[in-house]
Amino acid sequence: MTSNADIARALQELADLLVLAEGSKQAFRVRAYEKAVAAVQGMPREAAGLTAGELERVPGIGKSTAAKIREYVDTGAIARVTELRKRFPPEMMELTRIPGLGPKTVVMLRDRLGVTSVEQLKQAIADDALQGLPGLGAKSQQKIATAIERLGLHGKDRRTPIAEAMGIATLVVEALAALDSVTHVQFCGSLRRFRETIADIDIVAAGNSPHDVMRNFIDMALVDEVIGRGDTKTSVLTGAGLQIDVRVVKPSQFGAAILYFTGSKQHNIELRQRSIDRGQLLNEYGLQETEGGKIVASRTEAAIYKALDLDYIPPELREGIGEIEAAAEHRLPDLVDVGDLRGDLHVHSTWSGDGRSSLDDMVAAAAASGLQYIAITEHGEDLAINGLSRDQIAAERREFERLRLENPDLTILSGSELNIGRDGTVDYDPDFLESFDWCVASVHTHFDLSEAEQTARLLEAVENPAVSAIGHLTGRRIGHRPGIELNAQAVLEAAADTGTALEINGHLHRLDVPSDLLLQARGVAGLRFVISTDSHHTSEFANLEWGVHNARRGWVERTSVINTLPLDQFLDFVERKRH
DNA sequence: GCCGTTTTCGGCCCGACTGTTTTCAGTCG
Repeated sequence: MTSNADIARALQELADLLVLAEGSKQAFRVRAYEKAVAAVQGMPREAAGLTAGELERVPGIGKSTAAKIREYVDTGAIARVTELRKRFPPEMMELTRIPGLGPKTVVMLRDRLGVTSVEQLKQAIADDALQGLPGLGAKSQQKIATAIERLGLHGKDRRTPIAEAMGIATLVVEALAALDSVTHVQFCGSLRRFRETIADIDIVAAGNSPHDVMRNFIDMALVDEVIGRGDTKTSVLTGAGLQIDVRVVKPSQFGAAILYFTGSKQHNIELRQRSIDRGQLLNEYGLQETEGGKIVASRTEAAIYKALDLDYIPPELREGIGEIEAAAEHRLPDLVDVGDLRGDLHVHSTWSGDGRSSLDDMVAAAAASGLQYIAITEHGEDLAINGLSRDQIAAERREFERLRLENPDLTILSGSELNIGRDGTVDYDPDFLESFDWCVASVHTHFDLSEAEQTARLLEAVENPAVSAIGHLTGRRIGHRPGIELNAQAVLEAAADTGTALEINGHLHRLDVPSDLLLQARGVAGLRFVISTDSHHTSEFANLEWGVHNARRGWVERTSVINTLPLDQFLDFVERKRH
């Protein structure tokens, strides 16, 4: 089955090609398709399963796009895309990845110089052929030459995994927050929306001394090169080529600034359209009356949403996939919050081969973090080196007895992270499995099987009464390894039918179930989730927060997360599946 | 291409910056 992500990619390619055909990113057709991309990404079911008529009823998808989606699902291609690829072959599309080079210039270079690839453009620059073309002088030629050299370092398509970006952003935010002249600091952009990869880091600071902020920023050790420096905005590159933009605004404008810089672009467009319809103007300085220019709101995001008669929209929802309409009608999801979580059901210690903190330390850290219950889930015996034998489990359980006495406020459950074998079977035997309070089963091997084989082994695991949850469903490592191929819809439905929870793994390298699949899962009634840290070290209990952000991005509601439940109700959930 | 209790036609988000320009085009976020 063609996934929503596949369809979104196909429509995005059409939009990208149309940028060249239309000569602008702002062209109405381009924007219409980009809106359709967001609409498909936000659908609570598989678009491939809908008729053209049903697709047309989705806001943002009309007759033409609906037909193209059906064409793509039925034939695997869109004729219009095939035709545009001939006009604008992949080598020519590469040119649009050069920062500073837009569609108008790319087409002009082809028409005037016959340049249709990066290599040909390099040659044209070497021949000094760009100067004198309409709108291009010596400086432009030099800028393009420099941009080509950097291509791949911080080109438009380069994206950094969230784990790396979050660490760097946090460093900068903490450094700026420590300055006397700064009243507020917030990282914005896709990082604040919690996308799994980030193009660049946007940081907004409020204060009355932009100069002071910028000087301290560019003095930071992580800054490798300053690529732009103005009164209110400074851009730098780190040694790894990641771009960081810092902007300074007045404290009274902070809300409008972070709203604007958090985006997404689609969300901003819709917010501004709503403002216009209501006789107001929204920009990065505030919301104001069109007539007279009176500022209506600017200090906080909450005040701006309120002034637009919208419920507050959390950053994770701001993707232009129906959240504004929902906010206007007071039907935003009741999102899970980190404070709602009472337990962590995926924890390792050094009893597992890859654990890095002792069992005593892990238990102490869990107790200190205020959790009411945890499951210690060492690897099952089938995982070479890292897994535990029956004897080891018996020995560790004796340690649990001691730790329970030492930590009366924390319930320690005996769990396991089972391995889903190639055929879907798991470790140990059914009788021994019964002795665990909780088992999460995960794929750790055979990542290259076909979609049919992966789906079959996962369905087998879901049906197993001893399996209370499926761990990190796709097995992806963000930026390093793609997830397994699988028919996600079939697994989601089976999980809902059997009362098997899906883990939302909060490790920043995983964030698995991915949020796009969570959006799709909204259409599966009765599905339950468990947000887990997969901690191997005491520091990783903080992953709970990341898991929550990822869940919120997928519109996951409080009531569908079983580790928000009191212990007895949580254990009821486990028991219901077993019997 | 999409959409509509102001519209089935005529609209469609906003501002900064840069380099090329004497009033603006292109690009970016």
